[in-house]
Amino acid sequence: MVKPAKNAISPTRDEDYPMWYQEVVKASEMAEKSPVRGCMVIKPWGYALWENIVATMDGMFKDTGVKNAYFPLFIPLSYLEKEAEHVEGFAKECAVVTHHRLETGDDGKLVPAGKLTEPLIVRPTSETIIGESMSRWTSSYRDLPILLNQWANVVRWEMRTRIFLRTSEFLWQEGHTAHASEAEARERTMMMLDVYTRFVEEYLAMPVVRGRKTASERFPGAVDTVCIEAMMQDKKALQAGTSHFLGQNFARSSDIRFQNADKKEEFAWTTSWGTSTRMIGGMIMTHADDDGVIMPPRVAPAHVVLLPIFRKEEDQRKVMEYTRSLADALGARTYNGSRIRVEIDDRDTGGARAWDWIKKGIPLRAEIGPRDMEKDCVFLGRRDEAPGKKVSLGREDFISTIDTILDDIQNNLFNRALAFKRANTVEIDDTEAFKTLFTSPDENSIHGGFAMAHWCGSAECEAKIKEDLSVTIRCIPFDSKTEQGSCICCGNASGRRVLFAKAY
RNA sequence: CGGGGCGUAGCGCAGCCUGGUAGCGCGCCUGCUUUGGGAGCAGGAUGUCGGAGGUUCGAAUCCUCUCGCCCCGACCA
Repeated sequence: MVKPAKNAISPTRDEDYPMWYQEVVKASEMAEKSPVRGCMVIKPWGYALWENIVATMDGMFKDTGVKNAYFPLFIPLSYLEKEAEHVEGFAKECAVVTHHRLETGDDGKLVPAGKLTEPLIVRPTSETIIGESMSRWTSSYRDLPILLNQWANVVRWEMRTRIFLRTSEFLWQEGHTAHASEAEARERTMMMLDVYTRFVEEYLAMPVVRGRKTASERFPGAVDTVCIEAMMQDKKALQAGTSHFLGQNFARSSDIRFQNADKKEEFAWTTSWGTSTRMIGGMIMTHADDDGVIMPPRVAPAHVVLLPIFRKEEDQRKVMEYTRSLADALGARTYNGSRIRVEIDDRDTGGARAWDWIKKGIPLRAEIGPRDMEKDCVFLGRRDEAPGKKVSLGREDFISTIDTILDDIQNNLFNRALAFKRANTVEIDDTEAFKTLFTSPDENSIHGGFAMAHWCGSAECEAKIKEDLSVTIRCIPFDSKTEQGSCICCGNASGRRVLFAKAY
């Protein structure tokens, strides 16, 4: 009757974490690999999640005065060349369009023809092409600030891809702003990091560390990069969003100038900031368990699935009627500002049906059978609890408290993740202990964590640690207290701890 | 781009060493019986054995070349 396998996902996290992740994604039906190298197909269940993410973040951006626009997918090669560090950062991973036509060759195969005079690159990010527009739109300080965002796809030809975490093409938003003063641009950089923090913590239920990147980890061409870093269940760090203060670097290269109130000409101060479908990978690796994905209720494609159960033919109609009426009642309720999203699954597949929804990570499963109907109850299971744990709940109670239950799940997920992050964040002063933490006892075992350790500030020490242990400085946390210590690498004086971790 | 592994049905795999009609499990389709946590029985469909060339009477199997994928590294706002 019952399969011996305890968990829906094999291998488990402990057995093989990378493989577990791939299986979780597959079993959830969120996305799959496409025939195109390094690219993914986002399936309806995954795309609905993305749409919820987009809708929420988009509203948050607009609340800060940002407006949406759209710029071309193709960028003239010469644009990328304008900013020296920027070219260097992206040149190695660009898809390049060199032709605009196909012809049939002698062997009957299609061959590119019609060579472009100037190659086009597929945007890896849009600073340069948006900068071109901004330079034309800006002549007076009265034209500033310009506060833009675009939802788009970008392409970065990565050597090694992982679904959602790093794909050659991915969906994201990129915000680009131009300001008349440095202070205002810096303020915007932090403001957008605050938006990211709020979204990721309050919606994706992922606790983050906020901080500043070191020079070597900065966005190519940026003066300052700030970020949020989350801890995955294998204790590695995942950058969940970045916000860049670009100084006047891109304004110079794109010629974004304006005349100030004193009739003097100045270069504008710009920012850019982005989050991507990578957040979905982070969400999965933060909450999913050995039974599959767990969707935080606030972003879940559906909040609850109703599973009608009927033994006899004559029960079917009654149960289905009861189920539909319950669905209507639930759908009229709201949670966190949107209607309760209800699915009814009346497939006749026995227990497999419930497991499908567990693997998809739906927050609530409500079974409705003749026995429940008699008591006017549902048999309710929560995704943040064990699959077998279910409670009988009166229909009216269920309808009136579903928002509270969903909130409870949302909070529970965040608190669990926070506890995990705290349990695996350590202050380390001893070099040997630092090495031990980041050295795997055997090939595949989960190890490491967030190490708060002193760093002298030299790029040499940073590079040496990366070389020796594959550990990088994820950020210099804003909340790390100033204290005297000695560099974990060279022993020289340091005034502050930084966050070291292995990273995705 | 380096190291390792793998390409056989939708998915997961066996068969290869030792050449001889293409297999298994899951899924899928049909029917019946079932149904409160991954249902049972019976029947059925699905393959350029990644591709090209070679050896051979005969190649999934041996040889050569090639393409692709995965994992680990390197790289990676």
